[in-house]
This record gives sequence, C-alpha cells and structure tokens, in this order.
Amino acid sequence: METSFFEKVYSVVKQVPPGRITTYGAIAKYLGTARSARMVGWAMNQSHASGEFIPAHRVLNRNGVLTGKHHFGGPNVMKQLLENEGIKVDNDRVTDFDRHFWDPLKELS
DNA sequence: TGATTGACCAACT
DNA sequence: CAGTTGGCCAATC
Repeated sequence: METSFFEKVYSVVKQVPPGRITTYGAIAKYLGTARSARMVGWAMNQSHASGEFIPAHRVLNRNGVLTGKHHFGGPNVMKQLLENEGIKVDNDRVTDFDRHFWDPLKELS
C-alpha cells in the first residue's frame, strides 16, 4: 500500500513520547520534504478523523508556538494537554522548547 | 473538473 | 530589517 505523505506523518507523531514536543518542520524534514511542513499541519487537521489518537498537541511550529491551539476545540485545550504532561506553556509558547524538543531525525534516525 | 486553501518554513526582494 | 513569494500534498469549494 502506498504510504501517503500524511500517513507517514501520523506514524511519526504517534511515536512522539509523552512530555516531549516536536515541530512540523522536523517531521517534514524527517520525511524528506522540509517544504511540505504545511501538509503536516493538514495531517494534524485530519488526525482526529483518522480514527487513531494523534498527539497533535505535541506538534508545534518551529518557534515552539501553539499555532493550532484553536483546532483542539478550544484555545486552552492544547495548552492544558501540554501542561498536563509537564510542559510549561506561556503566552501560547512552550518554555524550555529546546529542552523538550524531540527530533525524529535524531530519535528515530 | 479547476481553482483555492491550509495547524508551515525558508529564501528572496 | 520587514514583507512577499514559492514550494510541497491533499482536501474542499
């Protein structure tokens, strides 16, 4: 079966460990198409319709900003989810972003 | 069926 | 230094 781009995205995002975060760009880069970061966002949008649980709240933009927070059903849902895993979020941005950053390129190699 | 958009990123002007 | 455009794939209008 031909793994579509965003099917691969789901695979990666599902492997993101709790308490860790990654970026759209990192995932796209891991898949070999850094320019397709937009598609990662698209995949997240459809993630809830995928039938599987995708920890999309662990996926942020390259600035560590909760860009898609409003897509979780509320402006504070994503923030609460992250804080629930021990990740502090301040002003829609993750504090110690580098410390919690999970790079599929390094972790999955 | 063609055109537009979309939770982004990087390069160019 | 800041604003604009290009690029990628898939879904919606």
